[in-house]
Amino acid sequence: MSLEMNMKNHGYAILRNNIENTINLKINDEEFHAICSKMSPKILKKNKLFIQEGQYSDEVHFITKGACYAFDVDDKGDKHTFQFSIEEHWIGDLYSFFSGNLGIYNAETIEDTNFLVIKRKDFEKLCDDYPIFDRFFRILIQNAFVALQYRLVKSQTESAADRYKAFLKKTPHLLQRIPQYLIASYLGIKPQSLSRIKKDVLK
Amino acid sequence: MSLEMNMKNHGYAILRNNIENTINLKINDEEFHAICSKMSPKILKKNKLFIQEGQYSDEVHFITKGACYAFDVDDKGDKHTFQFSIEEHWIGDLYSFFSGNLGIYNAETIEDTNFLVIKRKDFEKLCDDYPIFDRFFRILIQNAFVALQYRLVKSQTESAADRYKAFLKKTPHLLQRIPQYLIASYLGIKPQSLSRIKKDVLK
DNA sequence: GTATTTCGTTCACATAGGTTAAGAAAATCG
DNA sequence: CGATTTTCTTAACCTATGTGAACGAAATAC
Repeated sequence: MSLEMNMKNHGYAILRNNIENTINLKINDEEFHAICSKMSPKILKKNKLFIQEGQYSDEVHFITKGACYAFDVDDKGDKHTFQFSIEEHWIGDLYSFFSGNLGIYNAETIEDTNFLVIKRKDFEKLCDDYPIFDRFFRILIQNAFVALQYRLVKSQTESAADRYKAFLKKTPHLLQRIPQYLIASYLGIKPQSLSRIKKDVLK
Repeated sequence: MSLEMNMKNHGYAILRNNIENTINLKINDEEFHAICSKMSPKILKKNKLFIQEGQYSDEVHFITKGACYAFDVDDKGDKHTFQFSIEEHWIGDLYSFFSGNLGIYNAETIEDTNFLVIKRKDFEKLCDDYPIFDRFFRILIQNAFVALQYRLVKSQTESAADRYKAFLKKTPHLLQRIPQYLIASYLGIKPQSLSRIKKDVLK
């Protein structure tokens, strides 16, 4: 199947939007083709583990449809979710991806999910050949950094109940798509505690 | 004072090292002069608040000597430290810096501190004119992102005692320079709790 | 160098969230 | 569709950390 054919499906247009919205600038067709030629489609069913701790993670995933979550497993075997990602967002074990070391995180689909993935080598080549992608990934990760820092601060300053209310307010659409026990895990509490909190919030 | 004079003092050489180590590449003199011409020295005594919540924060600081910390103040007036920065590191309210909105964080010196600061406008101009700085800031913030994500995960999976031990192991040099109550705040606990933990760790 | 403020420690008590267990509700499977 | 598994809720009890207060030690100011 030709690249042209490929681009009709698989959500390459969504990718172009994501890039242009992020850098607040149109990219030209050469640049667009350059990145498309390096990103391959991947389709996974619900509940598939696609990033695994202890394995090299040399690609990052752009979601064109579906939902997934990234998590860490602690010594007791408990999962701790630190990211939800849906269409038009990126997900990966960036520690492994950028450092080249063995991965430390896991990620799994929550729904049937379509991705476009890029390998580290291709990512680096792309940035070398087209500075616009250094720009794009700089801004992408700047935004991610700012959001993450905000979460870290709030996880230290707010009660679990307040974090839950903030989650409801900020991402109500995720409530429909994500099981409660993962939301609890994302908030840093146990499912039983989230149940308790929800009961209190109603009062 | 000429730029040449300026560069002899104020730690511009430290900045060049920081850039070259980060991108793993030498920059040429033109590029170096370009960034130097946009970064101004700033010198502050100990215990000076230099970033303030509610004010626009349109510059980021590179530390050439000294130490500072960034913090949030919660509804009860309690400070929550989320970053320590010493020489050869950057500090700023990146939320305000990148978004142009009013700042949400604070930062204060812990020691007499020397900075080089760059304004957002100059930062943007620099990245437009020299793609190498898109590259530099991309990698700088990539590294910061990965470290921050690790901290977020650990803050959810580890006990305060384990976080303290990890802090000791990873940054023993900070123990000498930073008061205990700030370390407690960084670990997400109260000074009294850190005292208790230290006593237990000895056993 | 003394006075004053800030910092670190200890303790007794309070509380948010964890733990364990059980049952109800919902989703998935055959 | 009914059977099975997974998810959500409730409740009783437990534990890590917070709270408030007191005191000595250290740092800072005068």
